[in-house]
Parts: sequence; C-alpha cells; structure tokens
Amino acid sequence: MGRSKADGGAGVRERILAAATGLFAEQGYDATSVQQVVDRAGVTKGGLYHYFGAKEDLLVEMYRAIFSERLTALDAILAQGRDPEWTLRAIIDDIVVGTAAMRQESAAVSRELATMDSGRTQRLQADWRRYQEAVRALIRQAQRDGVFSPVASPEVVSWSIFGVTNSLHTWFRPDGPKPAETIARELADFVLAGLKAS
Amino acid sequence: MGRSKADGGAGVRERILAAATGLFAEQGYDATSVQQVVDRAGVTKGGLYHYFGAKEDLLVEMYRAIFSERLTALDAILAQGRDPEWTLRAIIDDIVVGTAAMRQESAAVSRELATMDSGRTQRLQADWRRYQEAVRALIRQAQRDGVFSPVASPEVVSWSIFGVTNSLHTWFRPDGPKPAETIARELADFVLAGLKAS
DNA sequence: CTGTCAATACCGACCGGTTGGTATGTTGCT
DNA sequence: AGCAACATACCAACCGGTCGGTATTGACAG
Repeated sequence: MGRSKADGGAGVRERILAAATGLFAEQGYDATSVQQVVDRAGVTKGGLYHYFGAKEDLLVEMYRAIFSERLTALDAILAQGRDPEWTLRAIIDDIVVGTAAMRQESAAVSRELATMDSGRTQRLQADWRRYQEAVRALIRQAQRDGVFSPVASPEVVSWSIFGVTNSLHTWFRPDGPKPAETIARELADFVLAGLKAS
Repeated sequence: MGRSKADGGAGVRERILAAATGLFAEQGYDATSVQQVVDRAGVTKGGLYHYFGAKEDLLVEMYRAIFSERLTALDAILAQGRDPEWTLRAIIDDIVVGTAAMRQESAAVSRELATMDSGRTQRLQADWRRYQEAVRALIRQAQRDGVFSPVASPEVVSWSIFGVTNSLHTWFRPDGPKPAETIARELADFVLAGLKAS
C-alpha cells in the first residue's frame, strides 16, 4: 500500500497538500479553485480526488497538522510540573516558533476557521479550545496563589498571547531581521512583566 | 430625490449593506453569493447593482466605515499632546470599544484584508499602516525617554495590542458579562504594567 | 390643480464563464 | 489477471454581472 514507483519528486499527496497550502494562504480557501491546486501540484483533478474525498479535506488536513503538534507539545510542557513562569514561557515559545514554522498553514486555517463547522472539524476545534483553556487555567491558578498579579483577567491575557500568534502570519518574515525565537522571548518577557506581582 | 414611498423598512442601500455585513462575517466574502445578499436584504440583483458597482464595493464600504472612524479618533487623541501612558490608554480604549461596536464589519474585513489589494483598497491599507506606525512611534519614543521599559520591542507590543482587536470578534459577545469598556481597561492595565519602567 | 417629461429606483430574465465533483479510461507494478 | 495510481473528458449547478424594461418620483408649464 501507499506510494511506490521510483518517481523523481516527493509523494504526490504531499505535493498536492503543499500546493493547496500556498494557494489558500495567498488567496483564501473559497477564492482558490481545485484546478489551480492541481495545476501547481503538477497533477490532474483525478489525482487529487484519488487522495482526498473533497476540497474541504485539504483544509482539515492543515488544521490537523498544526494543532496535533501544538497539543502534544503542550502536554509535554505541562507534564513537567514546573512553576507558572517557566511553564508560560515554554508555552509561548512553542506556539510562536511552531506557528512561525507553519505560517502558511496558520494563515489559511486562521482565516477560514470561523467558517469550518461542518462536523468533522468540531473535534479539532474542541482540541484548540482545550489548549486555550489550559493556558487560562494556568494563569488563573497562579493569580490565585499570588504568583501572578491579577492586573488583568486570564481571558484578556490569553487573548493577548493568541492574538499575536493568530496574526503572526501577517507580519512575520522568515528572512527578516528577527527570528521566531527572538519574537517569542520578547513576547514572553512582555507578558510576564505585566504579570509580575506588584 | 432619493427614497420616498411609505415603505416598511430602512433605506434600501443600508439594508443591502447590513445584509452583506452579516453574511460576510458568517461565511466569508467569497463564500457569499450576491444572490444571498439580495435575498436577505429583500431586493433583487438589479437593485444591488443600482447602488453598488461591484460586489467588492460592499467590502470597501465596510473597510471605510471602520477605519475612517478609528483614524479620526486617533488624530484627536494625538492632538491632545498628553503623556504616553494617557495616550496609549486612550488609543487602546478607542480601538477596543470601536471594534466591539462594529464587530461584524471587523470580522469580515480582518479576514479578507490580506486578499484585498485591488488598487482601490491600497489607500485604505496605507491608512491602517499609518495607524499602527503611530502606535509604534509612540512606544518607541517613550522607551527612548525612559518612560516605558524596553522589555519588548515596539513591534511586539503593538502586535500584542492589535492581535487582540483583530481576533476580538471570535470571542467578544455583546451580551456577555464583560462590556467592551471593561475589556479595554484590562488590556490597557496589562499592557502598561508590562511597559512600566523597572 | 392637472398634464407632461425626464430622471431615479428598482425588477427579473439572462449571459458567458467557472465551479466542485464524477465516470471512464490508461498505465505499470505485482 | 488484478489492483492502485493516476489522466482525460465531461457535467449540472452556480457564479458575478448586464440589460431592457417599468413604476414612481419631483420639477415645471399652463
């Protein structure tokens, strides 16, 4: 099963997915036709529909690629059981660097996320809500313990963090002067400075 | 001239715009057909194209509605010439409350903003860049003067602010427990706590 | 007050082009 | 032979936009 044949390029499935990712990020999901995807991927429609049941599956695949990585990283960070400051720094670093590494997928998904509620995406959206809730719970508990200042609610702080990552694709350039790691550190420093107990 | 007739509703042009706003916010621009817009507005396609030259004009109109208000408010705030903390608080308050008041328009525009580069939108996008640059310049100068801490670059701080407003529509509920004014204050408190000189 | 006229507001059928999706090959490995 | 991996040809539905037409209007004349 799976691919075989000593073909000259990468797997066809991967090529289709890469083409769709780029086009969705550039033009949006609805504005991109299946024909454009197969043209860029160098295959035909028959080939695409051999691997994917529908156009929407391409989006779902991107969604999964982003969030599965992020969620396993989150669980690994939380499992260490360290103090809130270290934990929040680790989360911010992972989400910024991870989103930057897949900024095309993030651009496509974050734009189309509101529209995607066609049953099969609900599980993925639930996972994402769990992620956000974990961050808020962390902040809430640390505020209760007096480790973090209650200057702002956990909701506003978490939206501040996720707002950066959601719009990261609009301003982050991989060949720019600031690597993702630096941005992550600056954001963590900034957020934690605001959360320092007064 | 203009409308007359003892019709039961508001002006036709406003009804079309309101219908388009709701549909674009729910489904996205490309996924919404002109037919859906005219159905919801209770007119026909001929009527819509009597008032608007193209489908895109509906988006441009929303764009203008949002940013013209925001830009005049910005200029008014800056014209007061007060200290950075007061100025930044005023800006954050205006942008959060203003965005919340027009969250459907904001949802539609913020999603479609990346795709819109068809000439007539470039002026509007330039205005928006000017807005962001004004905030960054404010922060940069205050950091140089030692009023704000250089813990994070003006870019990261401004992205943190605009990231919240850009994704405001995904979580803000006008009938929720927290009014927009409260969210604005929390965000301003949080941002300024992080910017307090150490 | 009434009749004329041009402009505005709006209708609904219609057009060429494109869409996502499918049915039917053809090819090459096992 | 049989089956997975694709290609080709094609379709019904729908898209944004146009256009000829009509109903309603206000301005002006007499």
